[in-house]
Amino acid sequence: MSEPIDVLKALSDFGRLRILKMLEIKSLCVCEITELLGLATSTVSSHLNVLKNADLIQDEKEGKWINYKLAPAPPPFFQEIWPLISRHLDPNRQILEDRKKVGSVDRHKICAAV
Amino acid sequence: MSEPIDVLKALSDFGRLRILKMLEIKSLCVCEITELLGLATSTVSSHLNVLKNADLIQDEKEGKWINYKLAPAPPPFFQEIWPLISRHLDPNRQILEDRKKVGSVDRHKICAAV
DNA sequence: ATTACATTTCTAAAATCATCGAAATGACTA
DNA sequence: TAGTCATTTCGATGATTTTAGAAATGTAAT
Repeated sequence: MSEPIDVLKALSDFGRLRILKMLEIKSLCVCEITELLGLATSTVSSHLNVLKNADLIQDEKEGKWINYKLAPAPPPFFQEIWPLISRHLDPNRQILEDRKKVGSVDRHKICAAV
Repeated sequence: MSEPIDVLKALSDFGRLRILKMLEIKSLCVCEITELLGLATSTVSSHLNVLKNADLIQDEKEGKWINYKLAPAPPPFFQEIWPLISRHLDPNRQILEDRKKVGSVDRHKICAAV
């Protein structure tokens, strides 16, 4: 079970905060998150692994894709602090931009787009 | 002014969390914190600098010593999340041990003790 | 003023972390 | 069964961070 310090470490990277904020809006597959974040797929996979090990997110298979979503029952510590953190992230320019894009992202268009 | 991510980064090291929890009890000089943490003086000084740059603590000269204490007016983001974090740290073994020791620490005995 | 001592700064090492590309894995589909 | 494609794992690199010792700084007391 994750200690507060583990959760705080998971939250100490802005890319991971962006992921959590995206997942607040809707579940996303790895290639969608990759596209939105502008990082390599393997990097995103690594970040997702950190968040998953801290019990903050969950994965769920859907055909060819693996959808990630916020954990329905994250550690109590996270449950308490996340709403506050989330609210303070809202005005951030990057977060606002992410939010705008995440609504219209379509995995069929961006994945395997060569 | 410090962004949420800066505060979260400052809070992502357990030694720094220990320092903040100690300062909740009382102001301490660097050599006292050094003794309690069991790290090199220069390392502690570096951690204190991180906390100070995030506007979480303040220093105050007192004769030969420099006392550190929690900032009276830290960033609003920190003001909101710290009470929750603090409470979740309370049961931690190391934090409990620190608390026990911090009450009886005496700078005249531990500093320059050769 | 010289000494003593708390603290910071400097320098360097070791460790951790973010990142990427390539290879491996796993699942659907034709 | 082959092939396609999403994802993860592997291996490597550069950046950042934690750490410590030595030198520098600043202050107080003798």
